[in-house]
Amino acid sequence: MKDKVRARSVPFSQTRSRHASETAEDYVEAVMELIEELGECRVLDLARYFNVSHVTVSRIVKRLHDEKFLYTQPYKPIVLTTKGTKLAKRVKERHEVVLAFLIALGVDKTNAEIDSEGIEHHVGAKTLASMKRFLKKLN
Amino acid sequence: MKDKVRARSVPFSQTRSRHASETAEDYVEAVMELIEELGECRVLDLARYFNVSHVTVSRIVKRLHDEKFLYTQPYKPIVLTTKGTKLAKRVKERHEVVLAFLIALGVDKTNAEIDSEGIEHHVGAKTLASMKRFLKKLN
DNA sequence: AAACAAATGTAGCAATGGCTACGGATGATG
DNA sequence: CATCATCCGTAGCCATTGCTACATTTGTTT
Repeated sequence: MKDKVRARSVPFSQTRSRHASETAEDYVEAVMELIEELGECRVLDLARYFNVSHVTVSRIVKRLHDEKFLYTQPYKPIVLTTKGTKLAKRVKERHEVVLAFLIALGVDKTNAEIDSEGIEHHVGAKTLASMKRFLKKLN
Repeated sequence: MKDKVRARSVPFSQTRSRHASETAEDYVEAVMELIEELGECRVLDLARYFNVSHVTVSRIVKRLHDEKFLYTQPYKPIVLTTKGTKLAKRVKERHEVVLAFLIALGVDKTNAEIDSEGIEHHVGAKTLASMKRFLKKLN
């Protein structure tokens, strides 16, 4: 009895940093979308978007500024850096693929939207390619 | 300019509690698996399984004990409660469906295992049903 | 029984992401 | 230009999940 059991494929060691990355992805995507829809992106726009307080947004924006995903000055609108824009585009495209995939799979729009927002962060390159192949075959 | 933008389908308000639920799901599933494979489940078994320190495990186990997912006594093995067993079975079944689904979709086993572990927590009932339908159609 | 190794617990720190309360900055309006 | 509402920053709290370092318990091995 009591053999070793091998560890999971995805080590949980980096749970915290994984969550931080997901936050970065969500925020740059939101900033891009809000700039498109409103012309600019403010702390309060993000707070409304995510249903959190402006304080939470402001702290996260500060971190993403330090990590050079976006650029902010006090009381000024938020803009994406080149790095942030690249990430946002990648995230947005992946999000659209996942959403379209779930709908093509037969999930109703409401549930597809809900689930895709959670799922998208965990879809690797290979899985994304398979989803695209699936979508292409339908046309 | 500056119309309100509607909030996301999934409010991010409950990010913390969502993460806590995912932890519960991961832990009860691991406890069940470790008991099956080793005969019992210890703090250190979970630490090895998740690649975290025993301290992290011990604190989380304490919380899950408080929430009645499992039962522990100091220096004793961990066992699942009825509530914990029910959750573990549901999680395990969902995990197996998601993994089989990704493989059926054409994702290689390695990547399917990695992605399914992240995706599973965000697969709702409707999406899970669609995945099952997809798998059934292949046979 | 003593001694030692392994398992577990406790103390205390950091990062992240929630919050309220409060105060300062900005911009619109009288 | 003064006022006021809105926006945003800071202070400071909590919970979760990482960690190291150290203490204690348990069980094995002389």
